[in-house]
Amino acid sequence: MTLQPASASVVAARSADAGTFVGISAVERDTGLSKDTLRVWERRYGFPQPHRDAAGERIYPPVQVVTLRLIKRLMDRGMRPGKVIGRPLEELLALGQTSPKPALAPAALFSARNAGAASLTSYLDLLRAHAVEDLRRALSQALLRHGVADFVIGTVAPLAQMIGDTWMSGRLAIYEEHLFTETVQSVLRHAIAALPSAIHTAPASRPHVLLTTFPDEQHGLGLLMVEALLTLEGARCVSLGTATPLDEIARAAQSHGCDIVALSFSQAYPATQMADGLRELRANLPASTEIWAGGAGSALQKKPPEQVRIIGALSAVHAAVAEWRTLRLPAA
Amino acid sequence: MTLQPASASVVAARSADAGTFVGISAVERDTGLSKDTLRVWERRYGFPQPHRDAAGERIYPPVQVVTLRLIKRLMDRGMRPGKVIGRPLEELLALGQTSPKPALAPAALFSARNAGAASLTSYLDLLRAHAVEDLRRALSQALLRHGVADFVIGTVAPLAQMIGDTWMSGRLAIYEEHLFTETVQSVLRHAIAALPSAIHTAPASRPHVLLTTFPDEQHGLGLLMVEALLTLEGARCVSLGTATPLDEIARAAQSHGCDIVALSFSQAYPATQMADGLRELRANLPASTEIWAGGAGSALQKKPPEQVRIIGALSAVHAAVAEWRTLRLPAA
DNA sequence: ACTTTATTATTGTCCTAGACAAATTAATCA
DNA sequence: TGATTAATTTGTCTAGGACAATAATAAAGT
Repeated sequence: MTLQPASASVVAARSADAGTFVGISAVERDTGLSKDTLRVWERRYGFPQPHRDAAGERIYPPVQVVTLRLIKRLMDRGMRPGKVIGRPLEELLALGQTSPKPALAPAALFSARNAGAASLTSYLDLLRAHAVEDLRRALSQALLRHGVADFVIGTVAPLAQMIGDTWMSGRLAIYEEHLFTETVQSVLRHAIAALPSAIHTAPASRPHVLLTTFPDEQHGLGLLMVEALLTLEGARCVSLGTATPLDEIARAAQSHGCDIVALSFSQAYPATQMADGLRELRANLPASTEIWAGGAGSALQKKPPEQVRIIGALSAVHAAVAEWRTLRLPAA
Repeated sequence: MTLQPASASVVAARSADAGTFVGISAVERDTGLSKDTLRVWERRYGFPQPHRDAAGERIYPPVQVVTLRLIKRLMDRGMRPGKVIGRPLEELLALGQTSPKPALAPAALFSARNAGAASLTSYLDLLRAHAVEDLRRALSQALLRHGVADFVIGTVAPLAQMIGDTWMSGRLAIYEEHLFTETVQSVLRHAIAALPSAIHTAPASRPHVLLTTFPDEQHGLGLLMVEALLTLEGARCVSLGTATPLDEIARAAQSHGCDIVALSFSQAYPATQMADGLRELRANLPASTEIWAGGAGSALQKKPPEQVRIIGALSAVHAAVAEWRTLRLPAA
């Protein structure tokens, strides 16, 4: 695909470095919207409206790509395409400011354990200043000060939410988000490793938990948070990382003799895939193996699938483990 | 998409649990082959040959999906579709055994520092036995015994290669590969964190290195290995993790004032995307910022793009850093 | 007033089959 | 032997129609 400089007749697109038009394939990769969707939107809503190269193939101006990215993010939050496509960029940015749905994991839930919203923004400031080392140090200190549970529930989780919001409103670069994820991941992994190995924990280091995400789900931060909390509770965790095929999750759970399969879903995860996947997984697992699903996934709010436990918030992990032990473990 | 039980007239497909036909979307996800490619292969080579559901949509028997996965892996190694599509499954497995191209990073390169091929298989055995804790312990011990550099170059790298080969030949489950990745990642991150913070290292903690991968490249292990080696050399590393958009890589490098942008490519990464991406990145970075590219990516073997340094093997990192310092740092 | 159920609107995915550009291999020439 | 050119292979793109799945709205029942 040959890139073509902007012709003189081109409308706007001069905000960024014009001249760099991108093909449909690159747009799919950068926005997460499938080629089919991009074409059908163009047909139905008149946006995006790419130019054509010499071969008649679509080439998108950077502005449109940015707008599409934003729209995608808005849709992950529950907006409908018909309502947002076509609006000017400023309006979309404004929509991003206000959380459309009344905050899936209400901030109030955290406030008790939260080290204070003010300090959250101070982490954000460090990130914006690209003071990675300082950020890492600040997070490590918070971890030591509040302990693993409060650190995860009161700092990391709301911080992740805030980062997402800030990105939405265009006040944070993608690479800064990456930087944040890497740093937090590093701190969390360190914390998990430092926790007393569950093997030596009574009683019998149960439950055994398998952690992973569904295919197409690349967000591993939620998984790491849960792993930290579970390990803290004395559970023995085995993580497969992100994006494990469904049948493989079942196989892994079986051969490890796991008591629980814990799954994490990000906001963006499509409701259908989640429901279908959970059903299929449930069918391939013995009844003695529980399935726990959690995360920011909007689909979790709705109808909880059969025989699957929805962990509504990170703070519910403690109770869930306690309950499992009473029910499943013979009184010691 | 409604799943439909296999009709009585269905040919084979009874090897696995028949009755579980998958839609084209799921096949794309599980094999990494685009819907377009799947359809055109069917048209041209007569394989795959999915059945149709009531709505006339393609539904693939599990055997065909497995075969497709295998074919994809073979193609990542340089095989051409026309040569492999249509061959029976056994033949494909046999092809997987022999490394088609003379081993991109020849084993001989490692032998000097390698702790012995025999011990490598012992790690593999631990993995197969699902003794995750033991595996982690064994790896940590190897790290302590040989030091970071020899551990990474002599153990982790060839082990990753071996895991890939074993997976290819069908003797390793996908989830076992995930398990391996997670475990190694944990050990490596721990090692990096334990290294003396580069900030206090002479001279001036240079070079400053930004690490990441291109979009669509999810393999982060190579990145972690390089980060370990670089940190060991006293460089200051900032990692963005995997899959960063090109323009964001450039922005990040600028605002961090990086001396080097280090990129990692896995075998599967398409040569075109790599070449184009490197060119584009080069154009968006000041000449004073070097680009280093490395990994198992087959495209790296060929024509090195302009003004991009190819790191042919992990063992070359040391020399590369030394050379950079002589050239770029004013004699102290 | 508030679920529950039917209807309508919206939206994403899938289809066909042809065209063509990019990458690779083969062939030709210096 | 090494560089150019030609032939082949292969993946991506296009078109618009069809339709299934989802969400929103209206209607009917507690």
